[in-house]
Amino acid sequence: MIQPRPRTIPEATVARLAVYLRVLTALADGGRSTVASGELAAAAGVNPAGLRKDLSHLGPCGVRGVGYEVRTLRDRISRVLGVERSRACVLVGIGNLGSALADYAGFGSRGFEFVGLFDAAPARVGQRIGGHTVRAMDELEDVVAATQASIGVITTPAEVAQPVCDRLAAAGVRSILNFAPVTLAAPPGVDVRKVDLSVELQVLAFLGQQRQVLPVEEPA
Amino acid sequence: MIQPRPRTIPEATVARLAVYLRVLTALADGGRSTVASGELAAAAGVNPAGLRKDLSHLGPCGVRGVGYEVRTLRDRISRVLGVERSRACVLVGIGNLGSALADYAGFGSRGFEFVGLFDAAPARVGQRIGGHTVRAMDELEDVVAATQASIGVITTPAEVAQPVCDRLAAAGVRSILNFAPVTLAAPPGVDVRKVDLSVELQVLAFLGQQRQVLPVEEPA
DNA sequence: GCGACTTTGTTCCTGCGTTCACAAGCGGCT
DNA sequence: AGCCGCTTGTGAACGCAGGAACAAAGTCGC
Repeated sequence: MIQPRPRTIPEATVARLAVYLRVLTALADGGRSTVASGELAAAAGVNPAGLRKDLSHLGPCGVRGVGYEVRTLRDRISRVLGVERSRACVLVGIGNLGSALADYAGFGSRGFEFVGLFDAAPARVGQRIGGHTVRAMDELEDVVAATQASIGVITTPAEVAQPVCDRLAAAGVRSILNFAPVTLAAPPGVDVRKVDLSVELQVLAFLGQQRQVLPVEEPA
Repeated sequence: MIQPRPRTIPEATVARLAVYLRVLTALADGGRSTVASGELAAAAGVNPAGLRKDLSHLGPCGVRGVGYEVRTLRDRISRVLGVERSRACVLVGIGNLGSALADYAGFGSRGFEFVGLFDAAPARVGQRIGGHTVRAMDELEDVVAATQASIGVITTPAEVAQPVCDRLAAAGVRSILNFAPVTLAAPPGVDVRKVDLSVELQVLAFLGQQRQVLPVEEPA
């Protein structure tokens, strides 16, 4: 009875909860009131039993024989994921990818707000992208301190990603999303999550090539 | 002796092999001749034992007491991942993200070549991005057939991602990388891999929030 | 030539994630 | 009111990935 709901939610489950949240939001906007695990799982592309187990980490939130109430479940997941309050993010490296992220509407609607865009190239400083003005790197520490930004996104070239990471961590950023194709080292207490687009493509290519060798994987 | 090297390589291992390949390429460019598993693992951010296990899927390729020959290992991984021959890719949806990907130099150096950029907006058709010209959606099937493109990348809005996926699959594309925030359904024989930037940010935010509740996780 | 050191490749084991299957509970119908 | 069908939530088993420890093997120094 000390911890009826253990605080630890598996990372894989958290990732899927974010997907469920998007589907539920779409259902709610469509006027849907309840949904069963089977339908929700199909829309999210997962196994129904796994979905129920994921949701069980939030405590009982469904009605047997009926399903889940769409808006209630949506709000519950929002609260657990912490989407309720907006989170301040800074973005370093306003190249093509950085500009795309700064201008991506999907972040704002999920509680992420960019409070600072930074680039080392003087030519880029002053440009307006996605409603914000690109600032010089000098201002990085001040903006992080003033806005209490807890999340940093790195879209710089690989060569400067590590020093940028160091500066972000030193300035007080606790979570970093890295798009540069290097493995970053961060001090303890700072989470680094990496997204490597080339790796995704290479895995995809390998699976396709492998499937070409083993024509079909479903006998009988 | 039927299969001294079982054809199946775990997907997680494939993803790491791509990372090793990048590190090895950098080492080779730096003139390095051999490298030990410990150093390579540190550069890739993984456990040395795990790295050796990953490499064991390729058969013995190191020298005990010395380490791995950089160029030999690089070439071996390249061959396994199929980076040797260039792969034709088409990209649908030339918005901010699509433009960034089309212009990203990291793909070309890893054996991926965009042979067609497509967008539904007439205003975008004809623009030149990353050395290619944006084409109208009408030409999609013809280009896929002519270039034998096996990989498709979707960076369209969520609403049109599914029909685009259907058209790509029907045209003969076997592997699809989806950046739209929806779960795509594809016919059997077509692999779909999803990259959801919002989900990455939400997982990062949740981990940060969770760490705030449980201050430290390392006693003693 | 021989011993000792270094590093690989493998094996065992632990823990996690996923899936299947079933009991419990709730609404609707008669 | 009682029964039936539907759906949730959970317990158990399976498979897989990750980590540590150990034996084999090759090189360097003497």
